[in-house]
Amino acid sequence: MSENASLPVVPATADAEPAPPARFDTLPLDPKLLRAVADSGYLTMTPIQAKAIPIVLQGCDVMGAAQTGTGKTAAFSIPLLQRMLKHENPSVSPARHPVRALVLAPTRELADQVADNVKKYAKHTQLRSVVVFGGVDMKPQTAALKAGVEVLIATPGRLLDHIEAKNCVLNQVEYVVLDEADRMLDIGFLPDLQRILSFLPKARQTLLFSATFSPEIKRLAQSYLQDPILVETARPNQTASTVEQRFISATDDDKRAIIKQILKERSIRQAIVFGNSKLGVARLARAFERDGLRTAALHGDKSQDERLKSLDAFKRGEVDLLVATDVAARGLDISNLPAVFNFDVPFNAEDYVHRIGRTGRAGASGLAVTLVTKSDARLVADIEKLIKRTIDLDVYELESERPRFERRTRDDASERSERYERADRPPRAAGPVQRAPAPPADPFFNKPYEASTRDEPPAWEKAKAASPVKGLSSYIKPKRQVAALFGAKKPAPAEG
DNA sequence: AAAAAAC
Repeated sequence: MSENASLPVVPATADAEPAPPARFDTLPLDPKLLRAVADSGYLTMTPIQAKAIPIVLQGCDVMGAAQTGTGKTAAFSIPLLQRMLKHENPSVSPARHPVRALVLAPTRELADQVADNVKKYAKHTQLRSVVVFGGVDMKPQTAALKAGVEVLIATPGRLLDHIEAKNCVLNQVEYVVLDEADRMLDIGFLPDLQRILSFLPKARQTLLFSATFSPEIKRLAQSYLQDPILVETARPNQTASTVEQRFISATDDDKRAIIKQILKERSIRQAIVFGNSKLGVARLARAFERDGLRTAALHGDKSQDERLKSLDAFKRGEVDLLVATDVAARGLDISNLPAVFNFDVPFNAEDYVHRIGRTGRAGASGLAVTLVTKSDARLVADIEKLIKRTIDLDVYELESERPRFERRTRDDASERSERYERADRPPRAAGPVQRAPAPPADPFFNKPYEASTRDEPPAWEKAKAASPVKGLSSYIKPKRQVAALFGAKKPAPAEG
């Protein structure tokens, strides 16, 4: 609690405390906004919305922390639009309107999604919004900016391009939002962010939202805020309680087979599989495809066109698996996603919270399975510390030792990497990419979805009953027991 | 150990 001592805090609601959900129409909002909210099908507010919206309406700077999938986008966009409507100056011609609100997001897909939401809530108003991000033609963005826009949603790099090209002027911005604020404030983004903020007026309302805020970032963030109010629901860095989290002991060779077996066992129709590297993700996607699953890959080495196509195909249910890097870890709202797999344990514990937050959204249930190898002990310990929960490491029994694929030979592996080069990085020169014909689809994964009819306990429950597995953390903290569990050669580094 | 974000 000491890290919040200097901030006025709206107290977190205890999980057990039953508060009647407040309706949007009890808020002092313009009928045009209320109509748009009603059009979206929303009646009552989520806890973060109920707490943050009145405070944003008052004009305060806000640091908002709430679990994944609880409607943070609406929590800032609805009150900002309201404030903009209230202070409209109708005497100025629309083309001369300055940008009044700026929303920054860490990935292009997220910026796009936030822009869709802003458009949805602003649709009955005169307020115009536009999204700008890299990897696509600048010209349409430039034209939209020049035509005049009140709300600008952007990723940092492309926004700086537009600023330098004098396509937009930000010296009259009244409202700034950093979505996934802790990411925007980390080392990789901070220089661009500071540059952008240097173009904005000092007197403005600034809003930071994320599901994760480390104490360090909280402190850093305060230097960008004026008299901020901290709005938290439940505990920060918390995973949604509707997500069943499983950690399974695995070897690199077994990981794919384990994922496929769990998908079948639980009749899971769709899942995101996260990997840590772009190359690893590209290869893994092709491997799943060869196994007969309809698979799309999403990572930063793909063209923006391919990225959007992969995500769309997944959202439309045309593919079973989305294999992705952390480009897909944050913010993306994929409705009713039943499961997330961590093929690799993420390097940052925060990213674990965000990755598994793609499932179990808006109160739905979800499954998050993390495959843990002996070299991941340290990372798992970091996750346990962050989410303040101990995690049991389950042993999972595969139906057969190497069910679907042979141990690969050196030739096989090099042939495969060649294919990766051809398929995932099309040559710059013109000419269609030759792809191997898709293997016949696995009939299991292509049948229409039906709710789980499982009455057998899953294999990990059986394995657990057979040989009780202890909490992983109890093995990690004392050094010599790490060696006992994993046969590690070097002791884990001492706790800080 | 990586990823993301501009050309």
